[in-house]
Amino acid sequence: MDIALSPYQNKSVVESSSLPSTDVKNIQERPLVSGPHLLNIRKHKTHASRITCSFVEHGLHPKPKPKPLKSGYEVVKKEASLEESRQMKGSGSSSGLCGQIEKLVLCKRYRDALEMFEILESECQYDVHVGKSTYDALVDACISLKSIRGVKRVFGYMVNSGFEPDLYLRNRVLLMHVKCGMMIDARMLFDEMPERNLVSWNTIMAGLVDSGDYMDAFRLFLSMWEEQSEASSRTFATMMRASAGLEMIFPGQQLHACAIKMDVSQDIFVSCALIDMYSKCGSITDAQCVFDIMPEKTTVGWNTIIAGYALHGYSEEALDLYYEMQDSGVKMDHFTFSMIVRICTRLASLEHAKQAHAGLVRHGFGQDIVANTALVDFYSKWGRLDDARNLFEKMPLKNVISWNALIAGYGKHGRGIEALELFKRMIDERMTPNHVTFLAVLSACSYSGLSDQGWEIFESMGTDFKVKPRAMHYACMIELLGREGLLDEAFALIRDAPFKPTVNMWAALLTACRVHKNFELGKFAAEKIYGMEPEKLSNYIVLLNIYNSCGKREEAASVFHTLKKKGLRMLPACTWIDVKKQQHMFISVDKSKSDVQIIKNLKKLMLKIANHGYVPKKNSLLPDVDEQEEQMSLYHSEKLAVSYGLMNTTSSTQLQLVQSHRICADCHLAVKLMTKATGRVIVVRDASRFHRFEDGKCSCGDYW
DNA sequence: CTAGGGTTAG
Repeated sequence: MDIALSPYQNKSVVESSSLPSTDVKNIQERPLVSGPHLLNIRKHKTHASRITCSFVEHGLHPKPKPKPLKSGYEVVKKEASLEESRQMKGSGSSSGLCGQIEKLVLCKRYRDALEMFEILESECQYDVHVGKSTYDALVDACISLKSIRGVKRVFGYMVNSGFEPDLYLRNRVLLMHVKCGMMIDARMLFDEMPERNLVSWNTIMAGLVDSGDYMDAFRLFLSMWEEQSEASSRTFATMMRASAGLEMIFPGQQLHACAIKMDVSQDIFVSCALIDMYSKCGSITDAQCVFDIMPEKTTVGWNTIIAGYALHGYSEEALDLYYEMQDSGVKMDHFTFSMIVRICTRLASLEHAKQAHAGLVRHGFGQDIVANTALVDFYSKWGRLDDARNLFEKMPLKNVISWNALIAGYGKHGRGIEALELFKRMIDERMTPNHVTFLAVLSACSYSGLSDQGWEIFESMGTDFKVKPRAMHYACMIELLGREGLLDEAFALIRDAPFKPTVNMWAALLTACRVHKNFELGKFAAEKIYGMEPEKLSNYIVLLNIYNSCGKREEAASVFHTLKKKGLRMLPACTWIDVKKQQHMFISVDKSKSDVQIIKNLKKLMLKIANHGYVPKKNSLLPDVDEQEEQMSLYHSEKLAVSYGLMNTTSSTQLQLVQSHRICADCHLAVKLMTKATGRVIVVRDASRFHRFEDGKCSCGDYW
């Protein structure tokens, strides 16, 4: 394949919005507010520097793979002589059995079909002649059931009875292995095929992509290209997924160019794969281009572009597209609703989420496990644990992810006992926990101060559950120790970890140092983090503040200098809140432009909480934000947002805030007391965790 | 002649 020009000019990714200069703005046109600094949006890697030339130079040489690895498959084929098996045409009932199997498959009774096949297999030692149409049906049965056992038996029978499948059936058998995830066997089958066509290639490549072996898929694609220079729209759809999986835009662009040359780029599947590839490779503008020129915008097309925007953190745009999709009259499916719920989770938008929930039920996807899990996640993240629980209990099917979402919800909101109870119930119901489950359980223990239980589980996870503790689990345990002020022990855990400590682990230690005011160790941790993530703005700020706090002027100056040199600029802290289905954004700068009403209301609130014992809190000695903000903390975006929210909602409404930065100590105290004074519930998602404020208390236990 | 492809949740 030649190096081709990019089919589109490689425009820069949608620019992040410049923030409006007024403090308060009712956002009619939704700005690009949810940038990557907000929630833990997956950050796409820039491979641009590494990808400069053609496939071959990237080690993607077409390499024929030799070696059958496993016995049983290279085998016997020839041993059972053909004539022998042919003449045993099996006593009349055989054709009856085969016919029945085919009929069962037609009625989608795959289990029964396989059972009947096993009867046939066990009763007559490969005597019965099983024909092509029966094998064809059995392939369907195995694929639908993903039955590895079935695949082995069906294929075994074929080999042992000496049946010689034609190309069509070989492709089907190959597919059967691929779909059941038996890639080693599939690869062997493919390598040993006496003859192959495009279908064979496409099948094996799709299998490799499914199992994440993107490089192998590319190698195969290249050997195919060399061998017969052939490809179809299906090939491109598959290989586009490989590029997406590798997050490498360059091969994707070349494939796109090829697809255009071969006039298949407008194919509906290729278009969708292209949209997905471009967005996963970091170019949402290219994805949008492909979407715009799609001849027919299908449900999947819409879903894919919406997912693309959401992936980049452009949640508002994604939501807008969803409403456009609604207007366009295209059918929405369970993919659509699942994504929208997830987007609402990031936007903290209860109203939109409720609508999506309703739409889900109305459109008949009320049973869908993915969408329901997304809803459980939504409700539990935003502190509506009863809603989450009810929905969860009504789900006809639950998987690990559903359990994890609910457990994490209880944990995040400081209800560790219930989280542990759920975990126990999960085990009782024979659901196998995975590493995410333990993350949820351990952080629940940490948040609720259940340190004994936490340790017990941490130690049992490797032995009893065969889940090896990862860095994040260590980070949880460091936080657990940190809460108790056991800084040396926390540090020891980092030092003795069986792998290289990660940023998260150091960050947990740093938090502990900040809360317990241990500068020396804090400085050490901050320097480590700074060294590991030199591009991240917040790390400079933290380090700067630490140096200032312990009087290390020179070091502080040097950090400041680097900061300037790199041209990193501080963004103003902002908070978003949903009021009456509208998103509002507040920024902590420029008090002169603040809305008078909001400030007046805020001052009233501050007086009110003074009666509840509010004393302005100096931000801790190692704050995240610049010192100069200290006297301005009345105008912090979170206070403005709360004030606005309280003014404009009824007294039973729960407020939900999202903010770009970690909540400051003064705001934390103020909001706590405001919930006491007003009887409201306020949930804040800050840069590091959730805070559920109710009746003068916060679920974080004043540790964050 | 038949077969192979695209998008969701923690």
